[in-house]
Amino acid sequence: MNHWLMKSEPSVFSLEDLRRSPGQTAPWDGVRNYQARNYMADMRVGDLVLFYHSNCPEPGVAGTARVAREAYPDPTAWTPGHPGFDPRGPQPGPQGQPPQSPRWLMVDVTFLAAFPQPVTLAHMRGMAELAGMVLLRKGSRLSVQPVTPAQFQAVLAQAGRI
DNA sequence: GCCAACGTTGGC
DNA sequence: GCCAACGTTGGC
Repeated sequence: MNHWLMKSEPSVFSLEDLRRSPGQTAPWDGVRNYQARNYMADMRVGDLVLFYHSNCPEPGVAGTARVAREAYPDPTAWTPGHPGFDPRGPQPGPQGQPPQSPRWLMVDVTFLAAFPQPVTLAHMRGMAELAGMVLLRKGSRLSVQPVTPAQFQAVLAQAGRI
């Protein structure tokens, strides 16, 4: 089983929004970066996810989620008016079926747990176990990234300690 | 609001 | 293939 970190701006889609979704499950749409897409293609049902809140007053990991469905076409790519609309990408077929080789993919994730307090980015920077974590690398802005089992466990342990 | 870092685009 | 211009991300 693999471990991941996925970023979302809480003003757009927060961990609480995921918890309140039908079946506490929602598609992770809107990813428009090839490397992030490729990581999503590697995800398997049951993989564990650190749900990270970005671009907010206190950036950090808010809780955890689990991959509930493996990569499938992201329909927002051919939804005119959607922020993720990609007019250059493959468009759906005449009956509206997804394109044969869609450019953008999404997975479904299910809410697992909300931490009592988020494990903040500032705190994570001080955790020795997280040295080398993709999130903490200078200039890193990948919205979907791999996390080692040890890094995942370290964040969980820290969340339990707060 | 600022700005560094990064990714993409498009001319050549 | 190079690279300047531009747009986006995201912390601060």
